[in-house]
Amino acid sequence: MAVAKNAGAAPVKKRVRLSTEVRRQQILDAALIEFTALGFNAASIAKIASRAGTSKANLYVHFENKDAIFETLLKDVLQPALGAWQLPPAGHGIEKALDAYIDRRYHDMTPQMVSIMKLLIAEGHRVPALIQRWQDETVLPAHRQQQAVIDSYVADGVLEKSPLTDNFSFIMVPILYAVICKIIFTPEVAEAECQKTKETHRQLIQQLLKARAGVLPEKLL
Amino acid sequence: MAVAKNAGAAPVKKRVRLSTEVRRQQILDAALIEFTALGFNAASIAKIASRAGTSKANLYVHFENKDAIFETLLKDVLQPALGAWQLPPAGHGIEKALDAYIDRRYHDMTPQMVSIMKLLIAEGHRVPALIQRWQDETVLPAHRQQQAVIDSYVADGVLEKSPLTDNFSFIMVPILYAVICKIIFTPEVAEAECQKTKETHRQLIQQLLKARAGVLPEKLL
Amino acid sequence: MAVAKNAGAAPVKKRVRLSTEVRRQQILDAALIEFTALGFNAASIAKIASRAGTSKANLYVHFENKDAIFETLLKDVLQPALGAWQLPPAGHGIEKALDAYIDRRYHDMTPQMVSIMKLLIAEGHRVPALIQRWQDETVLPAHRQQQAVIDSYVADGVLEKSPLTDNFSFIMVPILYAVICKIIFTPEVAEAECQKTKETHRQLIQQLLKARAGVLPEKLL
Amino acid sequence: MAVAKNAGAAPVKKRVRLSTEVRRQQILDAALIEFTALGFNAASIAKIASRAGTSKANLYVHFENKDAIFETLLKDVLQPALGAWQLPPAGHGIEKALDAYIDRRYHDMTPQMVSIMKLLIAEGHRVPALIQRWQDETVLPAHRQQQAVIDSYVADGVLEKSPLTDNFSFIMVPILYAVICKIIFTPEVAEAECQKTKETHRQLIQQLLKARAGVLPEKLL
DNA sequence: AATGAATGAGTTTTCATTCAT
DNA sequence: AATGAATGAAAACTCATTCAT
Repeated sequence: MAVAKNAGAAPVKKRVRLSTEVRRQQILDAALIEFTALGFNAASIAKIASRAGTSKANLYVHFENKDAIFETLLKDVLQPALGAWQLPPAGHGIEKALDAYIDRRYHDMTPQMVSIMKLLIAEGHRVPALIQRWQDETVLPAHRQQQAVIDSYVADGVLEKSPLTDNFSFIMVPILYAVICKIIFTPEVAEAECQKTKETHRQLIQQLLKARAGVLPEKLL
Repeated sequence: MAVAKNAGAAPVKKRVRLSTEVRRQQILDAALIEFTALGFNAASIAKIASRAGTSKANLYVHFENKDAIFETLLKDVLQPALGAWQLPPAGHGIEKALDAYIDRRYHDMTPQMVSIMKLLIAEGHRVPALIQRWQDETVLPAHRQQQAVIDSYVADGVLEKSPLTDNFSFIMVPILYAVICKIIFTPEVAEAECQKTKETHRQLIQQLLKARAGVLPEKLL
Repeated sequence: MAVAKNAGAAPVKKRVRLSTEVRRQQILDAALIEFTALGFNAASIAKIASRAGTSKANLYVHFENKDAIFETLLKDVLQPALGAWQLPPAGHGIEKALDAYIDRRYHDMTPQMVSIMKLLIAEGHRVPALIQRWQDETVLPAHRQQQAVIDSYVADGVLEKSPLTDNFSFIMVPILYAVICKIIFTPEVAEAECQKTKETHRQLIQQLLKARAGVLPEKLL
Repeated sequence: MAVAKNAGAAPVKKRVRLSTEVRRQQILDAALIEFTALGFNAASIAKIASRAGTSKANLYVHFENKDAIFETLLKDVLQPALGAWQLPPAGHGIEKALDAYIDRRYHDMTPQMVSIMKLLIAEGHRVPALIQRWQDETVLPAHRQQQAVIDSYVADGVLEKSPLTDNFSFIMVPILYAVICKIIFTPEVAEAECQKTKETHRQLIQQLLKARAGVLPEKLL
């Protein structure tokens, strides 16, 4: 009657003890997947824990509660998100430089990035303080910094002044449209819409951003 | 603490009996508010019922289940949403016409419309069939129809061919950006961003859409 | 009305932590009582939980759902039920052996056994697979095994061939009648009916089962 | 916009007004089907109403509540059930008479009768008064009356005294077994068990009931 | 740090029953 | 008599969180 305790070879869950940082990161990785796939409410602590290879109770050793996991996660992810809005250096022919820039931006639009955007839109309201800080300390400064560069080019006569140079962050707008398409439309339509948008985006930028000297300095894009 | 048992005047909950259509609409109205404010999961049947001034059980008299309410709601709201993407007739001076068009579009961006967009993005995945139908029977046809009009103008030499006339639905893109700003940013920043976007949008359209005769026919916008 | 907030002595519900096996068994015990008393539908999870001295939610830690509890319960109870249909060894005088056998059978007809029979009849349809396995792997084999023994006795000339030796499981039939009486009739009538049935049963068996040698081998009953 | 009220040909539910008795019987017929198929709890008022071709609310015009329907139903059905226990007249050759009797009894074991037995066992406890009356005024009197007839035959020397003539209702016992088999076993096994039981039953009765004169009076079976 | 067991507070859903017409 | 609309009460079930070890 007595059941042999794990007789023979059985998959006994070993109690693994990891350093705080490692475990935290595992939890956050798991949480990112679950949250982006299902949203905050539908993502369950149980699923996150099992994906992280630990127990529900252990999540509470490392985080105050579900909201804290979400917040930490979004905080982490919103930091490098800045990069997505920054202009990296580019080549020398202006047309090529712009094309390369556009390519890079649309290439960065990975499924993961799309998921995070969705999460931000759908659940951002849960972490208003975080959003505000992100907005005030990341998004707006990045806009300003970029705008300052553009302004200096215009002042230096490198670029012609135009509505677009006056509000340079506007240049990102079509990319957001593409992201939203990926979120709401079927994959085929989304893909088609993205291609069309990218092409129009490219052509319009080429038309709107005219460098006086015909060449943009490396720093621009 | 002791509640008088209906002493004197009787505030007894009278049972209100309404026609199916009226009650259904009340429920849908309540549901729209709750769903847009909280999302599908966080919105509760109890809250929707009380907002609709009826009982939980009565919701189930009028709808199969929570999903059915959501679906009905989105279906209803996605029908006239077509209008938001259609170009209504406009005046005669091209600059004025375009300005009026832009004004109208940004004016239509009511809080309710913003909420619905959020719902669509955040919860659209719940009703894939609905989304597909909306996409195939509303969004894409509207795009096509609009594009056909523009194409005819270009063919007739009324408008100059340009990247924007080649992909005319691109003209809506900044509006989506403004909507997303309203969803994720703080009201002040969102408002500022909208103003900037609108102005840039206006100027760029003015610049990009050049009518040969300097006048757009009434039918265009 | 005002409840003293745990004044003086503290009857705070201590959280009792038991091993899975113990708790599972407690739940099954409670469930058996509730199910047999009320039937599947009328038995409530809340009642079972409180009878088991735990919370509703904890039932769901140990069982998938209500059906799983029911199925586990019936599975457990249908295993030893085999015994009820098997013939245990007996003494040497044939009359005495048969009397002892009858006594034992009617003595085994405990209220609990009656409840389980009722459950089986009333709710067996919920677990068709289980019933089928019980029938195929327990009831029919037991019949066959018993029949084989009887057949060998007949072949060996120990017992005279008769309709009863041809279909020996028929011998249990009056016991089932007694059980059903206990389920549907009032206790007094049921008891009287059982007595009458038992006596008739005894006499008829004595009359029908005649051993050639006047003695049944120990193994028969 | 105004929806034409049942434009063209539509299946408008006509409000049918029937005499109380007719409607009552329709409800009872529907209820019998639902109750026997599902049991008391699982049978729903809504289903009964729709099967009866009327509305839920109308059931409450004709019956106090669900229990009343059940009780009325069982009362009706328990009346003629008496017949099942009565011995109808038979032919003259004793073997043939007994065979005919057995045939009739097993033939009467219709699916409907089986369902009602199940209902009686599973839900009889809901109507103890009814069961008691049925037991005291139908079952027991029928037993007694039958027994009296048998006793007179024994006294008259028509039948030999035996355990079976002493407790003649015992003769029905195997039939109950067959019914229970039909309830709990799979159809094939149930059928096989019934056949075996019937045959053994027949042979044993033939063996046990010996008429002195070799002929049973018409009144016996 | 880790976890299996436990639970309170909630959720959606069902259903017998009642009300207003 | 009949019924569509309405509802209170309860059901099963879920889940973030906590306790005991």
